[in-house]
Order: sequence, then structure tokens, then C-alpha cells
Amino acid sequence: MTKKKTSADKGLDFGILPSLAGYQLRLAQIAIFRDFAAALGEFDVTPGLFGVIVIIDANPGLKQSELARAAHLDRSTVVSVIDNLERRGLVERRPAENDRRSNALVLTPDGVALLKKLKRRVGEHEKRLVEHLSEEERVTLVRLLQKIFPEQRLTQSHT
Amino acid sequence: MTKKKTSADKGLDFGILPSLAGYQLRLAQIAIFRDFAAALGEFDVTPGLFGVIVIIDANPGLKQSELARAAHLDRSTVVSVIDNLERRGLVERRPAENDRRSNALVLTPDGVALLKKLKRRVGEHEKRLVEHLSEEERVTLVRLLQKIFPEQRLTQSHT
DNA sequence: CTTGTATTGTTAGACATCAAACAATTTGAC
DNA sequence: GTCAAATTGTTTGATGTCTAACAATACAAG
Repeated sequence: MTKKKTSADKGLDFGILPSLAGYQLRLAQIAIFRDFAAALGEFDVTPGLFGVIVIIDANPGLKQSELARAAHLDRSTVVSVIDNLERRGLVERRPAENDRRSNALVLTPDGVALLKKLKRRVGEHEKRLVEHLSEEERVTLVRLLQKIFPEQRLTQSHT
Repeated sequence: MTKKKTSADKGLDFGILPSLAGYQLRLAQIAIFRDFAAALGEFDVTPGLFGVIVIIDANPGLKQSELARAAHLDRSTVVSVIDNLERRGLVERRPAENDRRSNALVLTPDGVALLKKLKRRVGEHEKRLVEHLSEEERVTLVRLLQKIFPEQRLTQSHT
């Protein structure tokens, strides 16, 4: 019988939580977010923001709606995010060629320069993350994570 | 050479993101959150809120600060969360025995009843999550996730 | 006991995110 | 070509989270 409730100040009972993969995922993500913030806090960039910058860099000229879908953000959220990045001089909204409704997003030279620094920091952060994992374990982890969300299959056009 | 940028509407380039364990974790968590919301949306309960309820159930009488530490929330956030749950009649703030500053948190009968339903739904959700994983893979995933976040450092106070 | 320090719950202010509504524009049906 | 339907970016309002400050209470040193 290990069932002992309110044992001590620190010895809290987490019930069924630890057995849930979703919970472990959540814990891992919280820890990652903290380390990421500590590593990049100086630049005021969150994991999500980093992703946005990388995507714009890799797809110059993409529209806000496309960015929203790619980054799993709402269109309205992208407005704030790009406002933010534009205010910092990292991203530019250009009129799209074919569509007068859309903006074509591109990184400014400052944005490109910052991204370079960020990538180095993220690389270190990533290394720290998988510090206690062998290369094989790291690959396995990524593979299992990808198996979890079937959303991945949307990457190939589904229509 | 698979390097082809802005190939089509759907064929976006995600740069280095897919190779990052942190990114895959983030994607997985987004997918999980969506499925969780779909499974429990009817009850207006998020993964975090579910965790809070489970922890209170497993540690009746715990203080708000203890809950904050356990659930990785700020003390001020716990105020809102408990306000919410108390408004719904699921949790009760009782005066703590030894400490007139603290509240002792307990689930109401309604809270206990709801938790029972929630657990069933979460079980189904969890099963869906690991649907494409063998039992061995599931165990491996949880083990690797635990290896990622050295929570042991958080467990021991550093001062 | 008195006094300084720490802890607890709370409020106020900031920020990120989402959903709903909107005008401008594009697309598709006829 | 005309007009309804869909898409795009935006604004507004709601929610959840954090940090910084605060008063009340507990604790520790003398």
C-alpha cells in the first residue's frame, strides 16, 4: 500500500497524472519553455516566435494566413505577432503581387541577422535538451512524437 | 535536392524546425490540446484545469501555494483558477487549521462527481493519443520524456 | 514580548491567444 | 458582366497566464 495522502509538504500525490502521456508531454514542454526562455530571454523571443521567424525566412513572401496555418496560430494572432516583429524592424509587410488583400512577409536584414544568432542559441538549447539522451534515443523520441499527432499527415496535400 | 521554397500553397518549408525535438514536442502538445478540448470541451475543462482537479482530489486540504507549485502555476494564477472552480461549485476554500493566511482546498461532492466523468473521458482521449503506438513504444515515450526534464533540480530547493 | 523577515492570498497591469464580426477584395456561378 | 460566396487582414472583447506590489499572518532572533 503506497497509498498515503497528504503525506508531507513536498510529498504530494499526483494521482493518475504521471501515468498519462499527455501529462508527461505537458511537463516536458513546460521545462523546455523555461530553458528556451533562459537561453533566449535576452532577445525576447519565445519558441513560437522563433518558429514564425524561421518560417518567414524559409518562405519569403508568404501571406499572413499561410503563416497562421503553418504556425498553428489564428489569423488575428498573426496580426499581433507581425505588428510586434515589424515594430522591432525584423519583418516587413509588402503588398502581395497578385492579391491586394494580402501582405507578403519578408525578413529585413536585421531579421536575418537576428535569426542567425537565434539559431546558434537554439542549437545550444536543443543540445541541452537532449543532453541525457543518446542519439538513438533522440531519434526515437522524435519518431514517437510524430506518430502521436496524425496532423503530420496534413503536410502532404490531403485534397 | 528536396530544397524547394514556396513551392505551393501547402508545400511550405519549415526550415530547421522539424529537426528540433522542442518543436516536435510543441506540435504534439498542440495536437493533444485540441483532442483534449474536443473530448472534454463539453465540460469546459483544459488539461491544466484537469490536473488541478486531480491534484486537489488526491491531496484534500492542500493550500493554494502548494497547488501552485505542484501544477506549475503562479500563486496569482491559482487565485483565478480556484475562483473559477469555486464559482462552478466544484471546489471549496476552507479556512486552514493551523494557518489563518491559508485556504484548505477540497473538492465538493459535485467536484468529485465531475472528476469521475472527466477521468473516463481523459482515459478515452489518452487511448486515442497512443493509438498508433505499441505498448512498448508508449512506455519508451514516457521514459524518454522524463529523461528530458530534470525535474529533480526543481525538487530540491536551491537556496 | 518585540521586531524584522518570510509566506500566503490577493489585486492590478501587461501580454498572448482565440473567436466573432467587419470591410475590402477575389473567386465562382450564372 | 453581375452578383453571391469565400478569403484576407483587422478590430474588439474574452480568457489564461505572468510579474510586481500589497496587507495579513506566521516565524525566528534577540
